Amino acid sequence: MSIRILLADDHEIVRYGLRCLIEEQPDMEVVGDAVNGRMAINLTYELRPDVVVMDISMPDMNGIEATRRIRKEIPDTKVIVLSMHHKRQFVIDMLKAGVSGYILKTKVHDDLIRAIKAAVANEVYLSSKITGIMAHDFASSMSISDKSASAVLTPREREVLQLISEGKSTKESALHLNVSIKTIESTRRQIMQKLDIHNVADLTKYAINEGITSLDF
Amino acid sequence: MSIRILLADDHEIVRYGLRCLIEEQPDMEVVGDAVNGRMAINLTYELRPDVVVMDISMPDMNGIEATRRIRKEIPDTKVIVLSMHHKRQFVIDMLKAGVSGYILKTKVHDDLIRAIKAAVANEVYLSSKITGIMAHDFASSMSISDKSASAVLTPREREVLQLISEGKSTKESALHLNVSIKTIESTRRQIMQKLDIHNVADLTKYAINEGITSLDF
DNA sequence: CCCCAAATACAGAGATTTCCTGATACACTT
DNA sequence: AAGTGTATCAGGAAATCTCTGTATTTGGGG
Repeated sequence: MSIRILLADDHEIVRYGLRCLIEEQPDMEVVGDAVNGRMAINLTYELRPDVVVMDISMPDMNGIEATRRIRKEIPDTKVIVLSMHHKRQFVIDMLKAGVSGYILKTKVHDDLIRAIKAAVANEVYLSSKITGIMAHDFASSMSISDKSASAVLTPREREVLQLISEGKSTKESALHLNVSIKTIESTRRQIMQKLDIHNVADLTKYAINEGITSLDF
Repeated sequence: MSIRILLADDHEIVRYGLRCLIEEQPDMEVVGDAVNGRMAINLTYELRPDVVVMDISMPDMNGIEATRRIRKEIPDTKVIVLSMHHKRQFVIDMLKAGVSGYILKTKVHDDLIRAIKAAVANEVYLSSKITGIMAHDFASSMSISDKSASAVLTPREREVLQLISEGKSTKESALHLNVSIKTIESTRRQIMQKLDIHNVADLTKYAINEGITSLDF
């Protein structure tokens, strides 16, 4: 039986490339495409793939949050992360979220198939570049300073923070999440209180530093 | 004779996807790969492709600068831009640099082949999403170059943008510059209009990209 | 099993900001 | 002298933010 794979990336061309790459393998098949984290979660529920190949930076809901939920709610499905960042905090967040692999976009060809095979075998695969970067961190201590958003903010708060830092207004965010404006307001208020930040500009910088949003707009 | 194409993108998986897509066409062939703008220029000199498919954001030298130089120095080679941005100013900059096509990464499949064919026929192809965004600019009887020239911020506007992107409120900014709140309001509106940005989050990202503020807070 | 703390969702009301149309003064160009 | 762009400010309506509370749910400890 072949390995069933779901792709999640907002760039169609990346999904296309991944699909080409994977379908060269006789024992693997792509069963679905998602363009953001929310869609990835829904399709994972629906299709129950063996592996999700997930981009980190996506609009609406990013890959970190989506990975967290998938690993929690559908633990049979493994997640492999596709990223262009090799920042330490990113990798740590993803490992905490329970990913089975971390691959850099600049070096997919060599790593993807191996990572998928490792994932279904319950192993963790990291790009060689990543392991080098992480090495001394593991040596020093396994628990890293937990003042990152993943530690302080709740999942819902991170979700709202991403929307805010992507330029969504309160109203747009409320519509997007199907809750009232008042709810978004109090969630944002909660975020600001927790972080001791009291304006959107600094909130955006925080989100960028935490990898919750990107510098693109 | 087949159309000879050079790919320029720092993500291997994107190049792979583009290559798959293009090689489905009988009359097109990929003659080379570049991982940044500088390499794209060198390979264009060496290989003399008919078309370069160029990503905008690449390390070392970005796609905008590389496009400018290729169009100037090797005008026989057409350039098609691959971007995830759909901001007006971005598109205008690229059109001024002489691109033959502007395609969004979220929608490559439908557009790429058509754009390549348009390029070799000396036509310009824009993603439908792009044309929609550009439409009202053309309708408002303002020429592109006029808008583009006015997009440069005045010193005062940059000063106000800095304050905003540093988290100052309208009132604080007014106090800081010893002017009325109304003045800050209209200056900010002027900034937002020029940049086609309509929220503080994206304004902050712009300011960071422009070096007007830092990521610290 | 119950209770508590945290997370999530929502409301009212006043303060603040945004959004729109104008308007004035000044410098610089043509 | 006329035109253009910059910088300044006003008024008023609409939207948002801020603050104070409250209800419901959920996930552990005791």
